[in-house]
Amino acid sequence: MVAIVDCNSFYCSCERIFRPDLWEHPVVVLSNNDGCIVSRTDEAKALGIKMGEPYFQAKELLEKHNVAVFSSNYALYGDMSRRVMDTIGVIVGMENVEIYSVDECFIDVSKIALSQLKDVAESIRDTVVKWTGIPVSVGIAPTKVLSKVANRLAKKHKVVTQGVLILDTPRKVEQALHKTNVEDIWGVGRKYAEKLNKMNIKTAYELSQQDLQWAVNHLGGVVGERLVRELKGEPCIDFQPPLSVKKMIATSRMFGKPVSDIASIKEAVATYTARAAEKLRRQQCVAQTIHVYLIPKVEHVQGQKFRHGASQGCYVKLPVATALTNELTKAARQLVDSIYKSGQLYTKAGVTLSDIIPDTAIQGNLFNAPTTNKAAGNRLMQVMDNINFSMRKDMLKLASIGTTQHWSMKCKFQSPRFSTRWNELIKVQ
DNA sequence: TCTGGGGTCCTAGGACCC
DNA sequence: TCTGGGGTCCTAGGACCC
Repeated sequence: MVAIVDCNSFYCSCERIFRPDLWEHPVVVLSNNDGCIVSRTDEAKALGIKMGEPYFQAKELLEKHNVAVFSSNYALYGDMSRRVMDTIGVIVGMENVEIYSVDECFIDVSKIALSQLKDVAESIRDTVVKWTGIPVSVGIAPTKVLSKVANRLAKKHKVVTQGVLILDTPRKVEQALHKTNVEDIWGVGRKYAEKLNKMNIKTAYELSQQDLQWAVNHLGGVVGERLVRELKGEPCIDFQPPLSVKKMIATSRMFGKPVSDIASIKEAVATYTARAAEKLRRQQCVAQTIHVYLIPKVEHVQGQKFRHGASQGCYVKLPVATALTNELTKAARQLVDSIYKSGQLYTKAGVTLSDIIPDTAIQGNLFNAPTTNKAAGNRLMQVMDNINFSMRKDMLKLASIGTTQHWSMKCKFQSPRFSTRWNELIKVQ
């Protein structure tokens, strides 16, 4: 059996911890740049505020109902996430926990007796909220996909389930599948949901009754086959080993407002490259390919679904893999030169590092000894990372990042980093 | 005026080999 | 009229996730 623990309205719950005045109050959290609504409390959902809705469109409704609005505060959410996961680790043993995302983890509960599962699930739910202030829901079932089905129903029918649902018999699994639409299944996105509905397959139960060859043909090959098998109760999605290193590292942002001058774009790209290089060094890796892209501004046609402009990008394979910010930045700035079109307005830029390998495995080549100045470069990076980590972000940086950053994001409603900065601690009178 | 960001996995198709 | 077969490697792009 597999359990999944999912934090309820995670970002909103984090914002509420230090704000007792908001405990019964509707709250929403906005995406970067104060663009869209990405987290809502139940009270906010009840007001008809939709997930992913642009802030400027929802603004009137939010103000009318006096909803508390926050910009995203990743320092706070990251720290709270760590506390939640640590708490779960204490209860079930960290070796059984797979952290799936900032607000979710799977737990291998196959060694726990069926009769004990309810107690364990309730203990997780109660301990996490007591130790961290974050409410969670728990779903348990024979496979990962079915545990997500259980979790969703646990959340949806909180009054009945008290946030815990266990599907431990075929009968319970079947009932749960009947109550789940295909678009609510983990692994079925918008495209497949439309396709399935057209084929008159509406519920998870109906999908679970299809045969495997049908799934291969209609749901993207082996991915679809795995999905149907999981719905039938056969585990196909393995637990991931912890601390797996990323195969690609990306940093991208919308600009606060559209930008057309190349100097600002280069500053932004240098900033994102520095951030990506930091992530790369943190997992003790180097990258050989760097990809830079710009998104041009497009006029939004009234009445049509919003779309970004088509990404304009370019990449280069470096002669020698590196994690040094200065080397990566140099390449990134050259890429900007080759993509940039004078006079064009851009709304977003991004940097992606790939061909990632451990930093012990750097291959030199005939013309570039990998050791050239490497030791000195690494020491410099270590000093920068340490100071930036302990003081505050970007205390030390390369000059190419710029000091004014006219292009940087909007985030008007950011809360203090209560749990990670001494000078932002909550004050009690 | 204003529409997020960071990932993974898989497939199809082209280039190339013998 | 007829135009090998089988394999590998790589890339671009689609689909999904939170």
